[in-house]
Amino acid sequence: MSRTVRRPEPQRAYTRDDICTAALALVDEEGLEALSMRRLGARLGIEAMSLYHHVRDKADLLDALHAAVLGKLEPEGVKGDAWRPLLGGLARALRSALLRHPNVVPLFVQGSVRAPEAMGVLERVRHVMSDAGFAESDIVNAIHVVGMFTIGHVIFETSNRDKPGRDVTFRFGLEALLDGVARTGTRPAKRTKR
Amino acid sequence: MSRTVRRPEPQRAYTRDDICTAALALVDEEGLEALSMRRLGARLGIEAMSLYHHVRDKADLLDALHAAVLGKLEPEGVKGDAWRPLLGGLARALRSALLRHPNVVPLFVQGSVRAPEAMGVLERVRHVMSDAGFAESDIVNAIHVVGMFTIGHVIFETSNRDKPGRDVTFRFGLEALLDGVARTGTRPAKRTKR
DNA sequence: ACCTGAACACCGTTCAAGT
DNA sequence: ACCTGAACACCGTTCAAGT
Repeated sequence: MSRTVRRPEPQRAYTRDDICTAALALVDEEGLEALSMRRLGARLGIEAMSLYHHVRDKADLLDALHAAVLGKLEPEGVKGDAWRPLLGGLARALRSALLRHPNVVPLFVQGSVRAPEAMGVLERVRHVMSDAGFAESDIVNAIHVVGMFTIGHVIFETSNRDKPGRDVTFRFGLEALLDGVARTGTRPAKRTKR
Repeated sequence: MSRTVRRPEPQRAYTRDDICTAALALVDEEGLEALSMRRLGARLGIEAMSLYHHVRDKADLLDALHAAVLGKLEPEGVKGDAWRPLLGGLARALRSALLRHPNVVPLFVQGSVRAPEAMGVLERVRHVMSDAGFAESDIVNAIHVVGMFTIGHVIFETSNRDKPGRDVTFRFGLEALLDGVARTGTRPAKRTKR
């Protein structure tokens, strides 16, 4: 109701990052369907068409948003380089990031996870699991399945907001999946100590 | 390119089911974003505003679509009343239904699964698992997690359409989850033979 | 009861024009 | 280089009017 009115301040050049940050804030506050070029422009004190100088499309803007949420994703509570806490920690970090911006989550439904920001951690997981003796295809499967489950779970826990404390369900499902992953990696480890 | 032109045929009263079927066909053919009241009306040889007589909102239309996909969901390959093939079969049936209408899947992201059409089977699962000695909360968790995973998986396999044959990943994840579910049901069964 | 047409308040995007 | 304004082709939805 008390929609804060922002003064125009048409000052000087915005960066792509600026408009991405503003877009994320807009979506956080008012939801994904509130994000229109016109409203985003208004929030920045700029005309909607000016945005097209920093962003090719609306799709491009959504991609940037996607990356902004996934960016700097760091596994939670990881010590050492055992694959299980690493993959589990990554899933928990992903869940935290998504829960911090629940309105953006639907974006993860359509597009693939091609944000380069998240590729770094994934590479590390791949490496560690490979060292632990997992087959390449099993590694891809594991990352796939854990990621899907995490996104799916966040979607569910944020849409059914009547039932809080979905942490148990998440841990439960995640551990079940990790057990399944562990069962595929029965071959002896390469040379690592554990 | 060869967009088939439909003749108007403004004949007589459409039912809610008619427009729901037409909407589903439209989405199947041209995607979710092609579904507008105006285009749906045109496809039926009717004015857009006439639709509001059978449907309260666009949201209402989407709900009907949701239910149409979920409707008559029957567990796949189920014999007997053991909980595991039942829950697994339900997940596979859900996946099949979603894969039959991949363009509708994003709808499952937002709204909760409150389509009464699907409640029947869920009730049966609940009953069987209860008989098998599962705690009520574990049953809710299990259904929750399996449903989430299935939807998440379909989302993933339909968006990354470069990689076919995601059946393995699905079976893998599903079995892992069912293993996890089984581990929670350690209390003795009530009176059933298995 | 059902359908229509005009109208309102929005969209994304193009394009020629301004500085 | 960056921003603007008008314009185009769309939206969902309301409402008074037709039969």
